[in-house]
Amino acid sequence: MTEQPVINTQSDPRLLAVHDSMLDGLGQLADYFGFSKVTGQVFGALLLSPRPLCLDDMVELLDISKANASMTMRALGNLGMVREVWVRGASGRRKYYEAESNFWRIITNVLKSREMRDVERALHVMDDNAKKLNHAMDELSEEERHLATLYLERISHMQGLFQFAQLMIEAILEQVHDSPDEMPAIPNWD
Amino acid sequence: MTEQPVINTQSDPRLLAVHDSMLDGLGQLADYFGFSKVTGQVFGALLLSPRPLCLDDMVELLDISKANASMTMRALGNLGMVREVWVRGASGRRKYYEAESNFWRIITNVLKSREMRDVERALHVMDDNAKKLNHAMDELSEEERHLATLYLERISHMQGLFQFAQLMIEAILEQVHDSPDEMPAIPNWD
DNA sequence: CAGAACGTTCGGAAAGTTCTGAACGTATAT
DNA sequence: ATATACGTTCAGAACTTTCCGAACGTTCTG
Repeated sequence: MTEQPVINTQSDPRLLAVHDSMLDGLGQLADYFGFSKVTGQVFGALLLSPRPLCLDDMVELLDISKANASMTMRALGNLGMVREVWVRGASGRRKYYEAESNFWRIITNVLKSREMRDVERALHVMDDNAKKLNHAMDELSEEERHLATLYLERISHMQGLFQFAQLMIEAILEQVHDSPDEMPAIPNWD
Repeated sequence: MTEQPVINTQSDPRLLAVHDSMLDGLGQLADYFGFSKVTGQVFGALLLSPRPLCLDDMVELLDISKANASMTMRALGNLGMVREVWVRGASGRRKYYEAESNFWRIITNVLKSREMRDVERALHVMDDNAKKLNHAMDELSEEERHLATLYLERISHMQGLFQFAQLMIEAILEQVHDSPDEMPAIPNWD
């Protein structure tokens, strides 16, 4: 079967330049957010493609191995950043993907699955340690009791920070949740 | 000169456990945020220390090389997460550090110097590319014009996302700025 | 049923990051 | 002045992450 053109070395160099610039930017961004660079590039390729892409498309487009493409797609899938789509006429079991176009859903997924969990874990650790300190307090020497008190102070200080972070994340999630299809409103904190 | 005790193998094992657990948690957190693990550990050590620490203290406390300690301190200094303090009686040019205890200032620094800049750079790239596309539009073939139009659509869609991120960061900064010494209020987005 | 078409997994290669020990420079103390 | 104490820099060691090619298993096609 014949395939629609995506973009290739025959395309207008200006289009190509924009295409590559976007993929590069998304690559750096992904890197910055703790994903691999190709993760961002693949997402970009899907985003700028007029049709769904299969693994071999990405191999050709980004000059990566099929193994890499496969692993990356799974990662993106788990993040809810791409979806598998069915393409009519596409033979057999070839999988085609497109970028999840609802960015707000992506934000929700990522914030929920990553940032939220980490903040919660941190809070749990601090809570745990504070409990342990309070428990041990009576049995400590004078000097150690001073140290323990200092720890409690600093830990509780830090807990404030993380509770704040938690509130921020929750607020953003709520905000995004309320306007799932368009640009959320400007926040007003008062 | 004699030094105040910080914490060591002679200390109560429960104190030691809490100390190490906190450092471990901060290490992971730092890692997650794109800093090295020791960056977080060093900050933790300062945070839980009853007195300012010098490089050699950290070498002993964290079992790292002095070179590593030196580099890490500079990094933390640039982030505004530690400050150099003068210690009376401390010989000559030995440098002592303590953790910046105003976490809200730290947030401000990090958000401003990192997240903000990246979001702005991303927006700039997209803006740039959109301009290029509009410029080239007339001279493209029919088919390429379709592609360019698709690009413009998707890019503008993505710009919405980043503008949102920018607004969030600004809102958080403002929020923190208004309450520099305590827990900021719970946000209300309506 | 044989062969091609695909996606996935795995061991190890390549690239990138973090850490160290040694050399160095400069300030302090004797 | 000389020696010591201290922080910094640098080349490469150690470790981590990312990536690839090859082998494999499964589904389709003829």
